[in-house]
Amino acid sequence: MEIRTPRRRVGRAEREQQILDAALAVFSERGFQNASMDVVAERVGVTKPVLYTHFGSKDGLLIACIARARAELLEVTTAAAASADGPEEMLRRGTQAFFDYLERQEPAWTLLYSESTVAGDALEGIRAQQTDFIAALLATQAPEADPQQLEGWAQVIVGACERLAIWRGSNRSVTSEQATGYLMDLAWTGLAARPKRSG
Amino acid sequence: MEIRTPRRRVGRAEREQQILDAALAVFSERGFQNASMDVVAERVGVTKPVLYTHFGSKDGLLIACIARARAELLEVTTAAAASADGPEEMLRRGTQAFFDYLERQEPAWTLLYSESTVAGDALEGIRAQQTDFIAALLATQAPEADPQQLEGWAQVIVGACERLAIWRGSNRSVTSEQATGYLMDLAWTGLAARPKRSG
DNA sequence: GCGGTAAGTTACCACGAGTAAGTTACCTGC
DNA sequence: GCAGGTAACTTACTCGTGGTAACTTACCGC
Repeated sequence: MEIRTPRRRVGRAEREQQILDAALAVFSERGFQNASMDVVAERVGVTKPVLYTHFGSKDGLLIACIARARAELLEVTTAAAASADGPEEMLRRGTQAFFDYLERQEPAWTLLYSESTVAGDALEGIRAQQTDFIAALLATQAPEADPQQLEGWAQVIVGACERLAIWRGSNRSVTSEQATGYLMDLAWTGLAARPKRSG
Repeated sequence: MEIRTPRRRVGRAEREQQILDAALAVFSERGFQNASMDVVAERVGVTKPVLYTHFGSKDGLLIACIARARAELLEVTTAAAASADGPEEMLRRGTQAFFDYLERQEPAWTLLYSESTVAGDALEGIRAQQTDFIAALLATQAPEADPQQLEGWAQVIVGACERLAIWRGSNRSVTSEQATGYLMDLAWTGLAARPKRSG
């Protein structure tokens, strides 16, 4: 007594959007590694090979999800920066737009940035170690700052160092002294202290 | 005519170090995902279940690899900072020690930081987008800076923003305005501009 | 030599990524 | 309104790899 709904066929573009929506949801909920293609397919209401004809591989599907958001992010931040007239205000508004965009687009971005791989989780422990240490160090320079502010600054420094380290990995001409210098230029000196030509 | 080397048995602690060494090498070479437990086992000269009796799971093995390096990193950076007397010099020497340590410990850390997951690779594209944009923005504030310096600063800002975004994900009381403020405090104002109580 | 135990092996299962080959809904021309 | 072509879709598989149960053997103390 099986009632089989007559298979509904759907155009290529429409199906792709359905799949991307489902993939984003499933990947966010369970993490990319723990999510199976069958589950994504089931949520769309099709079978697995459909996903492969559209996106080639599981990796391809994730990349497509990210690509869809990438253009948006750039647009949002550049638009915000363009609405200001000086560099300080451009940096501030661009940064603000970045955080606001991520907030609106949850949980898509929490998936991407928290990157729940094992290495990522383990690294998180190292980061905590480093931020604690740096926050304590900063407290001696800015005793009036409240704890959240100190931790925020420490996060800035740890994130900056990590990124500089990766950058150096693919850019061997940058010495460790230079990397340290770039960090100090911003964190310690600040860009405002730079003489501006057209000021 | 099979000459079978009589199986050599080895103490637990010694075997663990052998496995960690092999795992670190294999994971670095092929990436964690693409490395199979069988390959690690083969390099040690044992079979797979041995790895499981020692480390429980593939994830556990990676975590153990990272844990071994983590203590070292903290020790190295704290020692460097302790050798200085003022906050500026502490921050500088600690940062420098961090970069130097990563350099010495290649390729263990390139594995961890470059994290060759698909999402990581895709995110790299977004980061490039953002650093290009920010470097161009900074060029208006510091026209005398050379391109590498501009890119270094942009890397600092992108890394800082990314980390702040993740931090906010697990710390919902931090508003996007506050996060923006912390970034601006360091990148623009600089810590040096802060009045220091015990100056 | 003679057990006992820890170190190690063989042989397997489960599950998920990816695919080959077959099926069916929809469209187009007559 | 009916052939028949094609793109959408499914069934039914393979293969690789993480993980495990059950068995075997080297080494140590006596």
